[in-house]
Amino acid sequence: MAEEKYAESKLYRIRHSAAHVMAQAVLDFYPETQYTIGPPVENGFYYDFELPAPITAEDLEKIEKRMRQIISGGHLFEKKVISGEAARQIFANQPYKLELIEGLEKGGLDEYGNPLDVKPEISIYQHDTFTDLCRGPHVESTRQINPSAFKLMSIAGAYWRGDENNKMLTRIYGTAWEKPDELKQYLAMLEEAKKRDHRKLGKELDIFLFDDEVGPGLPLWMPNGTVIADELENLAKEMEEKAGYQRVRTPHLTKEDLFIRSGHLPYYAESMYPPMELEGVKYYVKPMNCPMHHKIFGARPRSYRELPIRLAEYGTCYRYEKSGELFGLMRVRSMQMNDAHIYCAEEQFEQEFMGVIDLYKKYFELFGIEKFVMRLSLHAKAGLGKKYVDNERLWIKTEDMVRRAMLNGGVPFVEVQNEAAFYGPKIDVQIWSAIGREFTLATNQVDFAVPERFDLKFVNREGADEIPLCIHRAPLSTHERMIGFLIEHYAGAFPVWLAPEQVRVIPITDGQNDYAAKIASQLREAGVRVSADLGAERMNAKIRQAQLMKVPYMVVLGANEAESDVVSLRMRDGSQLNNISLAEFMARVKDRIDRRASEL
RNA sequence: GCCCUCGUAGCUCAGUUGGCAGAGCACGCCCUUGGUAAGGGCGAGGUCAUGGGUUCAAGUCCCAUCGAGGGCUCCA
Repeated sequence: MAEEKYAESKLYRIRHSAAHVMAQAVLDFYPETQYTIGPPVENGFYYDFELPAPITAEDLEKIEKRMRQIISGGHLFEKKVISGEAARQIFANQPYKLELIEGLEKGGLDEYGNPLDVKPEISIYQHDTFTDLCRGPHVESTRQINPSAFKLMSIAGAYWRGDENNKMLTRIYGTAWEKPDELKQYLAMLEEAKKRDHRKLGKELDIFLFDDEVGPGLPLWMPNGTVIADELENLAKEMEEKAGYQRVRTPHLTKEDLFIRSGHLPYYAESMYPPMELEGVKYYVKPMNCPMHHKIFGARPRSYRELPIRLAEYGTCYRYEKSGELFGLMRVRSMQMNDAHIYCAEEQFEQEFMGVIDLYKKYFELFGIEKFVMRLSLHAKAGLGKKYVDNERLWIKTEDMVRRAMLNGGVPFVEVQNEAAFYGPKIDVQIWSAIGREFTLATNQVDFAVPERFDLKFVNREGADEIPLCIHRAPLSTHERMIGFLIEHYAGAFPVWLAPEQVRVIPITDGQNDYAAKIASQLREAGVRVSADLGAERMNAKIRQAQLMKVPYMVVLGANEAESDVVSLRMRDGSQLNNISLAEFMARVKDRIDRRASEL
């Protein structure tokens, strides 16, 4: 919807036109270049080229400069609708364009190779010396691109048509705006985003660590990060207990047989660490917990009376993500999942599925997460038997069930093809990292492959065997991705209940060290995470340190406080509350913790 | 995995055309006893990611490996 609007906007035309101007500039410098596609995207545009030689960041400046020259020429963008034959002649030495023309002519494929509903006309856009196969739209003249409101941002590799079996092209990203101020604002926003990047804050706040000798994608949790993970785990246990879950524990390793039965080895093998072999038996570290939970469900005959059965575990899983896919805490190779599997009868499905959605909503409200999209991830016919379990009837049936449940529950969602799990459709909750990369945070999945593979069943009211449905869910994602996200969401300033250090006691002179130690130990007794800064620094420096570590409460103690047995409070936001009793302060802290409140 | 870029002290970064490895912060010791975001002095800290190569001489140039970053592909 919003996309349609963008495609009709002036900004879209400016960016699209800037892409053409950039392509012209690149061709001016490197005439042998083969050019492919160059669409507008969020915040800008890109163009993919096959260049005769790699280019560098300095080349971008050169290209930018040339672009400004072209812009100042005031060249008009002229559209012509032409025949396929004419197009082939114009682009005779541009193989990628020829492939695009063929797609347009034959199947009616768009520039990404996806089928189009209607066979499109073939059009070209021309300005100055540059002609591109293009459906538009563009601005009328190059002069409508503000030469001070665009910037070439980066060089990247990109596969032709997004297929890793194809050739790697060189992509140049640019950003373009109507006015120079908007560009300035956008660049400033990027700088701000970098400051809240969880990789930077994670280091500064001593939350986690990657060590070369441990390995890529294998985070070490520092004491501060462990506090956060533990608090999330407490939250999950509390909420899941209320929602009727039972906790289980399962090993990290399993024999090959289990993953053959589960279908992971046929469908998921490339994301699994290779097996270790002992006494002729292969063992795998688990990429998911489900097969073991299925075993627990299947451990004895089940009656409809005990359904739904909800088995929960913060399970540790290992997935071999390709090296280039790793991304701080957001994409790692070892992870602890807020996992659970719900086994239910078909008529219980909607209630159970929506129960999970309710859980999400509660969590998101608690964290104040507002920018997210629920995505119904569907299978793709072409992937059946390869990426997806080969049973189209059940795919369509379960996709309908999920769609209906969401519609009945009045929960907004979007539908996307070819994003399902191999065993069924799912609702993914999509979020964005500080630098704008999209991730699936939480997920709620249907599994219809379970019954076939694990022979799971329960005895129904009529005394007959019936196959349960299984819901896989992880509302709190994995510790890694959740904490990575929360670091950015809070910009490191965690609410009191999550803050690794909740209170720092700061004596004004070392004459108050004893009093400070006493106050700290009383707070600690009361279950508050507190430290006392008894070092030789001046109070100002100590406050600065505490501020930088984003400690929610600083208790500042001078001679006055010690004498009248009170405390003075400085909060992370800079506000103060002086000369209150320790009891009053403690009540405040305990209240924030107990309510998991966001305010200080 | 692929394309491009980058690896200098715990952290952030300087380091000229190849010519004796530097700063600030953090750390240790000393002085300072200061009322809400950095008081001062001294000191310690480096196989310049790792391994090869070119050169009289390599942090600097070349190759490989490992790791990180921006993308692509893939995903919680």
